[in-house]
Amino acid sequence: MVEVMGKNIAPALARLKRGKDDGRAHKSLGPLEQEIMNELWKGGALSGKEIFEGVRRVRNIALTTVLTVVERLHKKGFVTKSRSATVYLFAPAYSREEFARKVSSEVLREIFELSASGAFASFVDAVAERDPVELDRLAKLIEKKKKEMKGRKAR
Amino acid sequence: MVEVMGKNIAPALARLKRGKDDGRAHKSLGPLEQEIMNELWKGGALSGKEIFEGVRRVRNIALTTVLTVVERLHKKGFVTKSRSATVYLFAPAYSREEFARKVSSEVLREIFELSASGAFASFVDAVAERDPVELDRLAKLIEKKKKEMKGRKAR
DNA sequence: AGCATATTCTACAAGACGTAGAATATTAGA
DNA sequence: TCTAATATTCTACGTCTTGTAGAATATGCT
Repeated sequence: MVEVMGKNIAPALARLKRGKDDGRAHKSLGPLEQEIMNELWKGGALSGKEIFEGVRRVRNIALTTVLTVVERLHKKGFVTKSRSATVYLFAPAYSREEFARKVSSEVLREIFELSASGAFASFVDAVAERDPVELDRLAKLIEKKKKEMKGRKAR
Repeated sequence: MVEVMGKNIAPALARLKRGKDDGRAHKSLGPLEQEIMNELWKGGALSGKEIFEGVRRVRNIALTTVLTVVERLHKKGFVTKSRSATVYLFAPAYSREEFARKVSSEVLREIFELSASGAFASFVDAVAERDPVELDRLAKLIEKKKKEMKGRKAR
């Protein structure tokens, strides 16, 4: 075992080698983090207390808990923090859509690597299950992308 | 704060309320777990030692580490464990494709909920980036699914 | 100065993963 | 059968992430 002064540093080493990103690119948020993001996407720029009040409507929670998590979200770069006259205001750093794109692009890359065909099937299923009409939207999106790619190739 | 005999049980409670699934449906595996699954998908039914040898080719690691993780994978239901004459044999409980479908269906549901349009865009981008030809395969899959859905509706 | 409100600090619990030695069980050979 | 080698399980730690929140501190206003 790799030891330094009696301490097992193998885990840290492994993490370092993997480049600190941990190999996984989850980035997906926990439930509370998600709730808070939702508040922000609903409300725009909110004070910590306002976020707290929003979340509290749904679940019993302490103000400081919310503040802590908002702060973490800020440190992770998902939430901006700015001073107003008297309090700090927090706002989403990305729109819902942007965020979804960010998160999914990482996750999808992972899944594709595993098995593209499996991912495709799953995706189409999930879409259809949600709302069959969406299949059309998706099909159109693909057409558009195909043209886009052709254009690029020709250039 | 919710306290019982001086102990803070709020976290556990919250987890319980969320139904132990943690709200998130990660299920996605860590790097070592992933490597091990890959060995198994490559090799079929392998003994612990064989898995170990495969993984060791890539990274320095102890036998017991591999065994521990394989065991965990087994407990999670991703790996089967059966006795041969002298040793236990481990094998993937799901094919790569099945596994990819399982993982992605959960992840996708999550992402869709966040923003379907964002997810769509991201998906199509990811596919195109990987291999533009795949766009056709995907388009075909959608067509097939649409027909399938129509059939169901008419019935 | 002093109170109220806002913000930060500090800490803990639990779970997931990686890590691996110690202990135990099992098997094959002397 | 006894024993050395091999296989398997047990136990345990470190670190990170997330939820949780009280304590401490800072800040604004009267």
